[in-house]
Amino acid sequence: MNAPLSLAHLKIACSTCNLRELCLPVGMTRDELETLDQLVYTRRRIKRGESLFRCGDAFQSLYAIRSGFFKSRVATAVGRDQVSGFQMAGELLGIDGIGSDAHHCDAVALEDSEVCAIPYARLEELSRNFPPLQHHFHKVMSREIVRDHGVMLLLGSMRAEERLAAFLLNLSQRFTARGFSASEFILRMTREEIGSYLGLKLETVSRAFSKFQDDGLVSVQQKHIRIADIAGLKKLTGQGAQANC
Amino acid sequence: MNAPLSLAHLKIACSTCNLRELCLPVGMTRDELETLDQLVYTRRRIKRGESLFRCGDAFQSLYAIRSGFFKSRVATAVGRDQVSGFQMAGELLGIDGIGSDAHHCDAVALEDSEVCAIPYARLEELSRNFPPLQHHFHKVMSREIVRDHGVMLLLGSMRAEERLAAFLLNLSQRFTARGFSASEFILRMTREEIGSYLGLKLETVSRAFSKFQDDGLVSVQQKHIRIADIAGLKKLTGQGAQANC
DNA sequence: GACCGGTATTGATCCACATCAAGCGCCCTA
DNA sequence: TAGGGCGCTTGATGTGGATCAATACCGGTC
Repeated sequence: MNAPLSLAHLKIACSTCNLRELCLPVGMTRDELETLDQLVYTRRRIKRGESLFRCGDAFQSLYAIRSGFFKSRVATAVGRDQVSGFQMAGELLGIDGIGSDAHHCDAVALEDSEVCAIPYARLEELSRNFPPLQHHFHKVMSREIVRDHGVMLLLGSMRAEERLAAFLLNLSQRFTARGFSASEFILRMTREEIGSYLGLKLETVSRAFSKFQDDGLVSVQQKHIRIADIAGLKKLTGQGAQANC
Repeated sequence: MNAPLSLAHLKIACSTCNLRELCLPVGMTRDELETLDQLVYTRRRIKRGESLFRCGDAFQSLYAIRSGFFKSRVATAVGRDQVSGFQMAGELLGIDGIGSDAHHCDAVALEDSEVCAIPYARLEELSRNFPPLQHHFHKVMSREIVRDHGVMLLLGSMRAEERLAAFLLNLSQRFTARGFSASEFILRMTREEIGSYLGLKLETVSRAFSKFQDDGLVSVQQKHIRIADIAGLKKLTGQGAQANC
């Protein structure tokens, strides 16, 4: 385990990456983008089931997902663990490591994936000379905090079906932002992983899916999901999966 | 409500603040501290029950708590809301606002409090010229994310008594860091606020307190808490309130 | 010192979800 | 194409915490 993963020095450039509207380069001009090209110079492929990093690993880099799908998993001593998030293309992994120079969660690929490694020291350096990058990076971290608060709200005050509805709507919205269908997609994670993320048991997740199907909200065939009634799902969550003010 | 709060231009200096070992200046040299003094030039007093900022307010500043005690509260449309954290002296409020230039939670004083306002634009500017500040600020944000993951773990997988034990241990540890007793303190929040934070009802919190008292772990008199058996509480949480790896 | 509203405790009952258990279906590999 | 295993579904039963309700306590005010 923990075998070194394939490491490639490829021609890499944020300026030509088709994820630049989702990733760190968001909102930057063409000139600014060329500055960013200095930031990333390694890509790494992670096979399904392998870890990008593990809890306790020394923190060196952030990782921008170029393709694929990850879960993050936190754990305590006694073997209790929990999925703390699912990450898809354009999202950043590893921020948890900055605070103590070591990672505080595992990042596991749920399908064959590719990431851009962003040496963290380089990011700090570059962002000192490049305010748009600095500002955007701060925004990314702040949004992560807001997102976590949303999950805390979900875990602390929603019932099982509300949680699953909020989860599906969140996925739908993120797929949409990536140009995929809002209503039809393949789940990359198991019922157990969904349950872990939502604070539920896999049986409860499965039952909630069946209930949604009976109610005509979604059609479910294993990992294939088709949302038939987005408005209905939204109503279930009380319109408020995300904190809104 | 929302009346303008007392605003004072006082002589303010991080370099002479007795919270400098807990707050943004952590780990800086004397010279570096004097640079930081440029950052903060207003203090603000908040009376118990008043808000420092509210969900939706424009984001301008971060706030370092000089004295007092706050809760942060997130809300959804339908009147569902939840305490997302309790903050004490030396901790930073308002980070949630960076991502969208508006605050995503309310910050409410649980006792008469005083904060240092840190204009955010100034912080970005100063941190560009002052790497230790930049790095430390990133650490603060990263640790907030790690902390939130710990709360998610608590909400998703711990039972009522485990949650309360973890909560008490966390408070105890933070009081200790501030030079107060680890085993004896006054709760600033109600049972309902504790319950909201922990995803429990106030009755459940009350019952758990009574159970701890019966078991000789703590003695409870309303808001006055004395922890009699820290090790016992730790054992309850499985040693692992915090993710550890 | 008596009153009053917000806060806390405690008991009785209920219910959403966990747990236990059985069987099925899909995918992977040989 | 057959077999095996993992993931999923579904049913029966158990339980931790929610809910409903009554009472007690404390801090503030007159």
